[in-house]
Amino acid sequence: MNNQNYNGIRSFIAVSKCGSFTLAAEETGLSKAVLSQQLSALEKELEVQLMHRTTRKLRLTELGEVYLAKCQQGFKELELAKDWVTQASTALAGPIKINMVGGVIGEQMLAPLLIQFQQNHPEIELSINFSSHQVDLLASQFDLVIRMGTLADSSLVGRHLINITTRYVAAPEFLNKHQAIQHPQDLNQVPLIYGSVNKWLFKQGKQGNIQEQQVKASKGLQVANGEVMCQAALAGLGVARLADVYVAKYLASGELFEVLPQWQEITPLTLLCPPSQYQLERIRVLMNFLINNIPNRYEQLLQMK
Amino acid sequence: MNNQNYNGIRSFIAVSKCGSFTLAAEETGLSKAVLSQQLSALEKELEVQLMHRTTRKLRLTELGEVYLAKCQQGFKELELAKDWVTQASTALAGPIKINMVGGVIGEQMLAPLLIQFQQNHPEIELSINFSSHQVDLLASQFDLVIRMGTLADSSLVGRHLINITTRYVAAPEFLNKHQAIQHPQDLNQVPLIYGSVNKWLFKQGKQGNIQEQQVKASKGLQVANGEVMCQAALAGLGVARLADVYVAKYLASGELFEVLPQWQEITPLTLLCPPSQYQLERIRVLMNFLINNIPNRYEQLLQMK
DNA sequence: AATCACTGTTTAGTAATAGTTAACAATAAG
DNA sequence: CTTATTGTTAACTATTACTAAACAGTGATT
Repeated sequence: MNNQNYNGIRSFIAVSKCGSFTLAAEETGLSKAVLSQQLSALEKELEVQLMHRTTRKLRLTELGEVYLAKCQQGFKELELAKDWVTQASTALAGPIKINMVGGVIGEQMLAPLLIQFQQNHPEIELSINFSSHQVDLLASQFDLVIRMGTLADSSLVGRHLINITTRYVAAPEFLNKHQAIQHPQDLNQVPLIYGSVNKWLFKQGKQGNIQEQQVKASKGLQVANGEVMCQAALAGLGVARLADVYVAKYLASGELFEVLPQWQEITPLTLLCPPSQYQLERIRVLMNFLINNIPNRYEQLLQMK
Repeated sequence: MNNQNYNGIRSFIAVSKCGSFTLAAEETGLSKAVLSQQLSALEKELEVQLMHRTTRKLRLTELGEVYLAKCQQGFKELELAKDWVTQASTALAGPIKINMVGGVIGEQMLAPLLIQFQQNHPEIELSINFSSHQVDLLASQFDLVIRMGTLADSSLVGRHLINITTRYVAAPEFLNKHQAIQHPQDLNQVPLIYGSVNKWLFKQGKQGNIQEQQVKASKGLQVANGEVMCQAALAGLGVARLADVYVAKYLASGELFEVLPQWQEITPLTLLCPPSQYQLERIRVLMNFLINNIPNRYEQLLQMK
């Protein structure tokens, strides 16, 4: 990959096409002087005469004829490369890899929207992965990641989608059997239903005056699945810590009741993408689609019976 | 044929190959700063992210991957074009078109040398044309022209090959029948054998003191062929004006005698080529071959019996 | 968890070259 | 022979390619 006199070659091509320096100068918007200089420089580099020239007539040498064709070929490839890139970057087509949280959020809230998006843009090839753990967007090949909570990873650009309220719920039968729960520490006395996190951190108050309480779950049922936790709570097995999307309809129907409502936790749902200065159009479109539709979809889910 | 950021593309290719800016900097001999700048500039122009980069890891985007391949292809073509040119210009192969004088000079002196040259370089494709009139080397496609006399055409570069002596000769029988010829004007009294030129111009003396004599041939035989003129002279038809290559052996054997030896004319044989600053190697080689061998060949011809 | 070595980026300044204008030389046409 | 037009040259300017050094993240080491 050696240095080449690209300007010289361009001048050569232009002059050859036009058959005259003066015409080529008009065509390219350059002065005829520079065309002459650059062509001379090219010939000097190649140590070859590419054109015979009088003040009136130009004629390519045999070498020039072939060299011209080959160079035009090369430049055409480069031009096609550029065209391809701009086309590919602006087209609503091609692959988008998404990694997102599972559970009701992923399956009930996000997936239907993505399916709809895929239907709207059949040229786009959506591929969806579920996982909750941290993903290195640079190392892995995901274009978008949707996560619960505010992520520490600074190499990602995050956009807030919605706030999800985490509630503490129990069945009325259960509440009748136990003492009223009025403080987080009261949870130490009753069976709990918990998922992957067994340390429940309670925060309350504005910044500067934050009360913290911690409860370590041990008694009760551990099951890493929101749906099953929900079923367990409905069966009166204990107090469960669940996002409102799981429990909204049961709270509405009275099948579950909320305890410690003043200790509700608010967790943001965040859309993350690699810090690309130049985003592909298809990804930009999907991001906007998600940002515009997820809030409504969230409301729908909460009101679903 | 739009402007493209060739340096940007080159930097992109180099960094992609090396997998690191620092390595690519060493490889290319540029500073890593300029690689970074140029790649950024390229991305800005394309409005596309070609590479994801951390301080530790580089990874091509999907777009970058394809763009890289396409650009490499394009550059490869350009490189091949250059390689082809240098190869073609230095190789002893390819066509050489020659236009040269006919007659004994062309057929007996030059042609055998050219045949020998063609045998020495079978990859070269020699093509030979005979003619005496002026040829525009630029308009026609001749690489070399061999002509008698010093040509006025300034657009050609001439190299002196040999001096050919033109003599006035007659058979001894003829000379016995006529008065002694001691001055050009004496030729008006005897039959002459002449070719295409029927005005014989005689010059004598150094510059500044030149004597000129002109004789217009009319009586005698006109035949535009040196060989036939020679035969006519041998048959005693008259005084012929012939290059020494035609008559040398007859002068040696006494079959012909020279008249007016002090009025001998010396005509240079000249090798002409287009004013190419960069000569193809094969043409340079042929020119040297001719320049080196024609004098010997000329001597050979003169001594031939 | 803090340091360290290394990476890519930024900035400011310099060297190189791509570019222009105007005068010039050469050629074909009137 | 003159004229109009072409390609080349020369002197100069604007642009850009490039460098060096300070900077700021990142990942491994301890």
